[in-house]
Amino acid sequence: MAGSADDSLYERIYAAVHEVPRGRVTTYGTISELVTGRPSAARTVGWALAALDEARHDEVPWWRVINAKGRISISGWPGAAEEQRRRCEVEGIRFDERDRTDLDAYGWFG
DNA sequence: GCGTTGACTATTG
DNA sequence: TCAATAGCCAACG
Repeated sequence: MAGSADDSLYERIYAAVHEVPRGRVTTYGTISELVTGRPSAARTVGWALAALDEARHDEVPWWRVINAKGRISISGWPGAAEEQRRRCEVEGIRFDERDRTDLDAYGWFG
């Protein structure tokens, strides 16, 4: 139903991220394409996740969203990158010596 | 309505 | 592989 706040770009992004299964990771471009229909709006996805509230941080699996290089690229909250890596490891995601994940193995595509 | 900023991506060297 | 540059989209003042 149109007119609801759930139709906001924010909610759409949060819903798309919530669709990512546990133990899997996705890229900003994938979420962008699922929400806006354009992989070029990946920056908008990162901006939306940066606007996540404390409550959303515990509800939306933002830690499963990484860049296309399979690497964490966070600059919103100090220590977020470290926390994201820790949460991913808890779900079974392994990071190499370069803090990179294998999108070919953990990558998720809608 | 314009310019700036940002948790991006692809290309080039 | 890393660094720098260009392109892209949405929100903010």
